[in-house]
Amino acid sequence: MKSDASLFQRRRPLTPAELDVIPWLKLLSLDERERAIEDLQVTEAQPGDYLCRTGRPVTYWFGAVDGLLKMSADNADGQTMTFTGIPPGGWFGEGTALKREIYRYNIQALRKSLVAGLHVDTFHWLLDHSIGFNRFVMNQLNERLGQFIAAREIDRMTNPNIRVARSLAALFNPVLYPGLGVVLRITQQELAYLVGLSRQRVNEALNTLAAHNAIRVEYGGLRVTDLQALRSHHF
DNA sequence: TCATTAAATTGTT
DNA sequence: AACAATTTAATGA
Repeated sequence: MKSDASLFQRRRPLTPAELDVIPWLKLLSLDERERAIEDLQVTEAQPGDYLCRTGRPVTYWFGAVDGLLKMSADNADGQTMTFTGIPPGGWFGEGTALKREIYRYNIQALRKSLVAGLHVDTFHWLLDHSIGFNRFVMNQLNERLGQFIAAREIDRMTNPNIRVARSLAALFNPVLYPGLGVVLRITQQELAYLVGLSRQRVNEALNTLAAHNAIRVEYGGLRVTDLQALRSHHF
């Protein structure tokens, strides 16, 4: 298993197309953006790779550029509890980066992913200089809080249909992940890992959701047609 | 560009 | 968990 240190050994600057996926860059002034881009690095994560683990000190603020990541924590029983998935445009670790603490959760790549990293020092520099950046981080923290509360409920749900529905709603959260459109490219296998169900059951649940016109199932992904229904509807 | 083949993903038992 | 059907991606003429 790779450490986050070795993961960032083969890193490189970002291409313009990759920079376009980073939502908070648009909120910065020219000189702030220049400094951020200069520090930004990307690296490729293979399925199963850990970007960070509980107990590790924070060196980078991470964001998904391409692929799909999973945020989870191990509870006392040794059981893994998944909080949320992180699609392209999603950033995480700001809570720990703020306090320069150690990670309280694991971030793992579900499929081959491109991960961008901003050094904590630059992260703090942006906090000290950019109002727009502060607004982004504040919004992010607020959304994350709501997500963690929701995750507790989702994990206790017995009905797989609702479980899948709520998890999808979390993935599509437009505030946390502004870079994402209405189409989510995620295989049913990946979704199964994310939600903690078998692929068969996820497949069944997705078809139920599709029957209620909340989503449309497509090859290699799905399209959300009614996000509100996913959040509230009882299937 | 099109046809053929391989790989990935879905649907079903 | 295994299988068949379907869709996409890759290859080469």
